[in-house]
Amino acid sequence: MISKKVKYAIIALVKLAREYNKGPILIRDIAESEKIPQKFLETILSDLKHAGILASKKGKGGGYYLLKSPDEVNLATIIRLFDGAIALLPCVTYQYYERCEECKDEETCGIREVFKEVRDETVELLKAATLSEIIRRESKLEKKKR
Amino acid sequence: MISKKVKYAIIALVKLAREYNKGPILIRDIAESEKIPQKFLETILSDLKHAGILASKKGKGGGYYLLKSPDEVNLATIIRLFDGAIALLPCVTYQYYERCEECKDEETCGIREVFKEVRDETVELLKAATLSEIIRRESKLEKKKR
DNA sequence: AATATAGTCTATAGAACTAATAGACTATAT
DNA sequence: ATATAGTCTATTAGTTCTATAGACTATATT
Repeated sequence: MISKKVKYAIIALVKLAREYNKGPILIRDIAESEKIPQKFLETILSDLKHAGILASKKGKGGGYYLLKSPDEVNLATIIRLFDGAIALLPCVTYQYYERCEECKDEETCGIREVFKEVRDETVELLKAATLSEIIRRESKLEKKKR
Repeated sequence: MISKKVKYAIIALVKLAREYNKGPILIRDIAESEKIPQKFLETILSDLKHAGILASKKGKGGGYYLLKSPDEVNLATIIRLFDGAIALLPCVTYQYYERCEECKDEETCGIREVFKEVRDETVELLKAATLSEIIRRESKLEKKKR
């Protein structure tokens, strides 16, 4: 399971992507419209800013806005930023690699091979899931519903 | 990430699968050969017994052994047993479904659709990963290494 | 310059979960 | 009878997750 932090981050980012190039949006507005605890959202948006994904403006007319374009931001990046590795085993991660203590031979470990495949598939799907792509899917689903 | 419980469970099950139909194996032997804390392993094996995957025999010559055949036991089952849902979002699980409070319309949620695809791919791969399959892969990797 | 607006930073805290251990108890083979 | 081996209940230390409080800093506007 992804953490609430990631879930809130994605929801906020999709919201900001919908308002891309329309100027800064208040934390309060995002919190209210997306039903996210405001104080919690503050730390999340701050993290996204430090990661170079968002930017902010203080004072009247301020708020947060997307620094990167919506098709540059994907879910693999967001999950890694808050929750760390995407893989299900530490010995199968790119960026957070850790050897299993109880492992006899990593090279010939059948368990590892399975989890490597899972990671590859998952990362591929999550990388393809950019903010633009999510919005595109939403419109499609809405059309379908009518 | 899967929990240590799942990791230990898989390792123990693969060990028992290698010794399938060779009679019961001591908790102590599994703990030692696989470097798993014995007391912790006890609770894990007990859970696997209650789930109908293992059986045990008490007294001298006792121990644990596979009740199901190694090609009937797959990693999706084991992960669900100990860690719960495989999906990354509660609104995308089969058995542990929970609606997102902040969700406006589940039917048209683009985020949900992405995570549904991830779940489908993951479950498919994990279901194919039976104990037999893992052992088969190990032999292949060993041959390749030589 | 004053003031309201709005993001920033540091600290903290309760709840839940994880990993592991202790120890008394029960069942079985010989 | 006795040694062997699994069973059950409780507990604990540590960590992570989710969220909140409150003081502080920067900016736009008048």
